[in-house]
Amino acid sequence: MTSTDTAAEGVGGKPLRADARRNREAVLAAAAEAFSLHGVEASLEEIARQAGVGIGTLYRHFPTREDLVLDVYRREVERLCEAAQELSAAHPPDEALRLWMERFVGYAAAKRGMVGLLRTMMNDHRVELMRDLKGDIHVAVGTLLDRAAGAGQIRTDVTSDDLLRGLGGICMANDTGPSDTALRLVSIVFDGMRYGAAARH
Amino acid sequence: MTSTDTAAEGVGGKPLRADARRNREAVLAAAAEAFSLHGVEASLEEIARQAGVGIGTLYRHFPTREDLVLDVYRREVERLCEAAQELSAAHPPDEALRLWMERFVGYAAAKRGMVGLLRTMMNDHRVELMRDLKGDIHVAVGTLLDRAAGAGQIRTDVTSDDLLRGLGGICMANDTGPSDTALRLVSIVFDGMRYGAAARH
DNA sequence: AACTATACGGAGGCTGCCTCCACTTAGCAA
DNA sequence: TTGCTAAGTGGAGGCAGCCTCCGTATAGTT
Repeated sequence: MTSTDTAAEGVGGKPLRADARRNREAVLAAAAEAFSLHGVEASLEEIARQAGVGIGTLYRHFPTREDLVLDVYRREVERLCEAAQELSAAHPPDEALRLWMERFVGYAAAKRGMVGLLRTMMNDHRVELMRDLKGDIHVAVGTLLDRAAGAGQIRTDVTSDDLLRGLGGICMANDTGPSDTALRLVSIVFDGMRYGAAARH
Repeated sequence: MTSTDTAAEGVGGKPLRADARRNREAVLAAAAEAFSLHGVEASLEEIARQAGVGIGTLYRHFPTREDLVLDVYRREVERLCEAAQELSAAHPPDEALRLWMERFVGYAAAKRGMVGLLRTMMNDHRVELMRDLKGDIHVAVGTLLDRAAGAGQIRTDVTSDDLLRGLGGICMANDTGPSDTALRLVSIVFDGMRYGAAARH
């Protein structure tokens, strides 16, 4: 009941009417562009205007701004999860982890607003609405961490939550700044995890 | 000329009229409370109301929201800078650095909005307006880093900008979340810096 | 007491958020 | 095809916040 308006696409619930699906797609496209241009605070009325629908329609499909942001970036997050698997298959554990961290940061740097999403994912009070997405990325990160920890390459007390918060923080701090700093911060965090594996104090 | 309206207190420019100073103080007090309660996005009109002044007066003293935020937190940042000196005098370099990092994070956690300030300080386009503040904290952090690097306790290629971005990121990621994660992240970053000192790859 | 630079404050114009409901239409059944 | 109706639309309207402008008030001076 909580997710009737949000989750109905072609998947679980009742299939959307043709025009509804068209409008939803148009809004998502307009939102993706607006968020890239102006960040997640872009005007919803402007998005509706760009999409050629009424503001009411936008709200029908996405009751809150967060719902909209979430759907816009869902695909992008899924792609990050896939990347984790691919890297894990193609590289030794520690390298896979590091590469993924760098990709995450680089990716988020290109997409203003990703950051806000992450924050939402970490802290939010409305967790039910996005447990899938949250779960997916935690599984992906957890796998990377487990493999590296299992190989004795990083310390064992780092959770996927830690890492995501850390990466999220790096991205936030550099959202509009120079991106080489982000890479150096990644390197520091990564070394910090390695340090714990070799010698604890 | 750029800072006439902002910086005029009792310091450089022409002294404020008595009523003006009173009002400015009232606005600052109301803003400090509002920012703590509702974050930096608190309503300016509400702040003016709480301060017992008109909205016009608020805008006369603080032409933009950022000006207000900046003045509210200036003292707090200055206190952090002082802490850096005290810690540096009372502890060995690496310990001083770590303690300061932890204090920074804990402090920011208590003050929602500090984070927004930091972001501003790092990225802003209006740098002139706050060069002093920015300079102060960079000097403080730089000193901590230099001493620890000079003692061979951390890697030498970390700049004060890196560290501030890193800490800012940690704070942002944890602005509303559990605070023990922030401490663990600090520990990771700190170890990352130490790792660089011991063995570079 | 008179004067004036300085400061006050809030009305008003604007934009964005969100709700509500009278109208339209896709999809179906006869 | 034709109707029917559940599903969907869209924008007016109420509200709140942002910021500007300018007529009014007063601190400090002469």
